[in-house]
Amino acid sequence: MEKVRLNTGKTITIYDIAKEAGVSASTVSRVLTGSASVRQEKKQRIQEIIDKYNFKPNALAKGLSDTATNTIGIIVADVRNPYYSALFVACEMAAERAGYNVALANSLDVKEREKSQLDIYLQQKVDAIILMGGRVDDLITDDAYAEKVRAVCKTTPVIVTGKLDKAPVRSVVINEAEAMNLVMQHLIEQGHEKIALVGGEMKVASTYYKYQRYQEILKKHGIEVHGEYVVNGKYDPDSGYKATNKILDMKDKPTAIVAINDFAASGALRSIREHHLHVPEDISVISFDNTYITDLTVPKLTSVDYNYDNYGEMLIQTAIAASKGEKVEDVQRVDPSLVIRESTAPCKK
Amino acid sequence: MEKVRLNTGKTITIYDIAKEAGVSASTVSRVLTGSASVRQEKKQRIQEIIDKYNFKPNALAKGLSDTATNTIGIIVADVRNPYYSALFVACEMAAERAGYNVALANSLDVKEREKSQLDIYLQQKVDAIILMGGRVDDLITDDAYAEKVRAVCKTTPVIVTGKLDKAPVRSVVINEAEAMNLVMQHLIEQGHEKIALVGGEMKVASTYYKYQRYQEILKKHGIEVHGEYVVNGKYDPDSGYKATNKILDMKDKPTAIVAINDFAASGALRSIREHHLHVPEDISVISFDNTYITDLTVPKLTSVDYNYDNYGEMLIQTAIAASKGEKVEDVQRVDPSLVIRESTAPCKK
DNA sequence: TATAAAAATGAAATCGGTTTCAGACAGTCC
DNA sequence: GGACTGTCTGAAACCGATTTCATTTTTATA
Repeated sequence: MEKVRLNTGKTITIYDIAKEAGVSASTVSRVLTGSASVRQEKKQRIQEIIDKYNFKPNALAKGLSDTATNTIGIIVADVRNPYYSALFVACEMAAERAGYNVALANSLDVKEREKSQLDIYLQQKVDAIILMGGRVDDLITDDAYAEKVRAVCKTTPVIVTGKLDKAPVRSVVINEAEAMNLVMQHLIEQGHEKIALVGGEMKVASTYYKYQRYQEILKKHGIEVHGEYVVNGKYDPDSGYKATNKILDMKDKPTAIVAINDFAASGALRSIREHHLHVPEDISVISFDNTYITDLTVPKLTSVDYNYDNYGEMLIQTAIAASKGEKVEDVQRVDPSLVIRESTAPCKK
Repeated sequence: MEKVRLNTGKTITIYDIAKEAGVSASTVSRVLTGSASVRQEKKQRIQEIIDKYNFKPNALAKGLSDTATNTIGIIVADVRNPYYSALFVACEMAAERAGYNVALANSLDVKEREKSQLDIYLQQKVDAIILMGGRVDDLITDDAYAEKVRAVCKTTPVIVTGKLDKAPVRSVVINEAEAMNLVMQHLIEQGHEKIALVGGEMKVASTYYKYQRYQEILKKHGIEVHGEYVVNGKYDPDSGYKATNKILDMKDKPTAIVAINDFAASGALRSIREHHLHVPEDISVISFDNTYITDLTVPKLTSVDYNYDNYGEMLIQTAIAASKGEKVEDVQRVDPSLVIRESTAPCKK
């Protein structure tokens, strides 16, 4: 005898559908998943009842028996940062196209929070986890943290943005060197040689790689690397402001400023304005991320775009492939492009 | 005889813990939930094994048997908008304090997307849904849509930001009238009488209520309402820019501009600058939302703050209470406050 | 010490799906 | 007409927890 379920609650289940259609739950399930063939006539009758009630199978029950939730967990440092929100939305769209859901959590750059979020995703049985920014760099410096991530990887694939040779995870990274190439090429073509670098911390991989390339390119063009032109800091407007203040107080001022991101660039613009200089006439400003901030500033910022749609698509596809146990490249690269707006111009001699 | 589960997969379950501790799964569950008493000695032994494996119970199974997932689903129009991201993060923090998780989805202002996301949350058995912005206004104009939301409400409580008398849901709203009070009082105190309103659509409730108050206050102060000073539009920089262009091309220019949000205000600043006027010397600019954009512009924007932490807390607490079937006020209000920065100054006579 | 009350525990049912397994039925072939 | 194949279908097991219910063990009371 088939198990009899009592229809206590009002939420309708596969058993209710089965009962009304006069078939077993198995058959309804077959119609839902399309996993096996069901007589055309029955199939249609069942489908009608499903539609009539707008029945949607309980995702918890499905996940429990499937061991696949069709959900990808994403952890970002802070979704209030437009870089992350742009990337998250791109991932959400890509996931939707692939029939997946995404979940979002902010680590706020707090390691403990990130660890506990990893545990939560494990409990929720997400199919894969994408770790954006956040404490990625600690993967090589913090053994306990790396151990944690390694443990997570045993059961759930983890994809990281930002490359780290020794990290125990797969990654999709921006080609930072190429990003800096674009910036420097644009400036040098316009005759700039005195080029300053504003904001960013060397311990952050993406910043470090940019800095490396900056030096290489200057050398390649026979331009002396002026140590004082590199002023590190954080990634917010105030950092960009202070760093630029320092630079503009120098006697031999640069003719162009490369900011680590659009936030820092906005601070640079403020500083420049307070020094009664004009952008781009007196000094060019260029930055990375191409967030909507580039559109808010006066003048509008020239910035490096990471092609978020494409980036999100790669992240999600990689995550899905990994969750299915398919072979996935350890490191994949996304190529940036330059969006020229109003903040850069030829160098006045 | 107790059911014997075979330990095929490597993910460890409550049965594995039970086996190793030499007790039944029921007892382990009691330790996990603390729902019933377990002999101290056993309790400790079980806890040690749980810790040893860092065992975390499967959230899907738990949710299936509990019928409570401790998750609140949030739908925003677009998390790339700093207003929503600020509110989302505030909700996430509030949820964390209450021992809940949050889920996030973007409707991108597409009704179909919002509907299907509601279905997904229903499938995932979230305990409550918070609907932010998006298509809230359609609740009174679009019957099919209202019907959909009403259907959702039958099984899962829905909390909405933005008040609508006829909406079939509970809401936590900003006191828009008070927000406009703060703005107008600040301007009028500084001697402004020619006050323009830039951006926003009247069909959006939050804008409509602001506009109503704007008129009331002007009348109360015996200031003539100058119809041309109200230029509606969208909520982005370009809209603010165009609207302000229109206003500054008038012969009798206003001395203050109230922008519908910080985005629109940034566009207003650009327009003013291109008209070779100065903020705040020639014209004051003030806006709503107090997002980080206020810190990026030159000069920094005076803006109305909605106290996101408090707002998020109220939303989450309301959602939790509703999910437990507790009685909840139909409409709750959040009071705003004014943050004065550099963009407003006394009116020059 | 006998007895009633309280505490601790395990077996089994349950949540809502999917999937395996075996049987029923229909059609094909010789 | 009997054996064989292939298509459909339902019962039952399973996913991994919680919880009820009945039973056993302890503790408290007389």
